[in-house]
Amino acid sequence: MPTSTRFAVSVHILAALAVNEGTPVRSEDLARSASTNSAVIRSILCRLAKANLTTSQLGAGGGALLARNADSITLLDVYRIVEDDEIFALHRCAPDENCVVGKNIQAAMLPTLDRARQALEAELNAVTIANIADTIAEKGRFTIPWEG
Amino acid sequence: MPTSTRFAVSVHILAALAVNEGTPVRSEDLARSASTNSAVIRSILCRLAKANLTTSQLGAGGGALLARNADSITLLDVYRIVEDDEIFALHRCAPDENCVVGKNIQAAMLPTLDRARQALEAELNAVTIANIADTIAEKGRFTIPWEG
DNA sequence: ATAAGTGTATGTATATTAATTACACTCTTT
DNA sequence: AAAGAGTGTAATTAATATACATACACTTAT
Repeated sequence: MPTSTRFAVSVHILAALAVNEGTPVRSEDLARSASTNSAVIRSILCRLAKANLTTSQLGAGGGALLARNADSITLLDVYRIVEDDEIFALHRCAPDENCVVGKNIQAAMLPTLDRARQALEAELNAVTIANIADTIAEKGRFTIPWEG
Repeated sequence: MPTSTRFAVSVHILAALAVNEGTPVRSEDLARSASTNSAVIRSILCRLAKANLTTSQLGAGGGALLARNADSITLLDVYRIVEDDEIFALHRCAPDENCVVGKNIQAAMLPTLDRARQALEAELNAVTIANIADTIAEKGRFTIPWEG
């Protein structure tokens, strides 16, 4: 099963807020940039706000803002906030306790699955929204406008 | 979104075949052990067989068998065979090319996502079906029958 | 006071998984 | 040779999650 696109969209949102340092960005503009619907953006912003990564200014001229420094937000923070499920799913129903394999398979796998998850998380933890925003700015710097 | 249970069930199947060294195991018995349906087991066995991890003996007394040494099969092999999707999903629709963020966000994220995936895969690659089968046997050895 | 924009709810389409049933084909056993 | 066992595969169904879309009340700036 695929993982949701929420993680990618969330990083997109936060990077956009970092790039627009200080000025509020409307959910509609974020939606256009991420090729999705403003309700989807607002739903994600809701989660990010509850986790104190963003705030929103209501009313005219309002929009979303970073609530923290971009270099204090790691991709792991984002991943944990918006991704609901474990990376590895186990059996839907508990295996047969009366079978040696069924009784012990999950405990036998767990240490490996944990190490794998931790290794993945360590990489996500090493990169911040500021890093992503910088990379975007750097790449943008070399875009030649008249070629697209 | 959750990943499928196919991976866990596949490891379960292969570990069971390793434990039952040499004697064919019916899909129905595997299904009971894994608390699922025999058609689900056969569907997974079909994939494993196509990848030359297992073979099947038709007819009476038949069942599934390992086609390779259990210590030559890593969890990463299994993961790649039965898990269809990438760990990280990107935007469902391509982001807006006319926006600096939209144009560069995916390229900016990719190196990190790649490193994270590789770190996860390295851990899965370090453990074999033989390791899992050994752990199961070890745990089973200390099961006290009259207490469960 | 008005318009802008968020926060939230609701309904819908789509996709994937897994459960279930069914059946033809192959092989072993007798 | 016949019968039964078991696989390989397809089709159907139910459950679940995502993302899209629309709508509306509430809050804030102008």
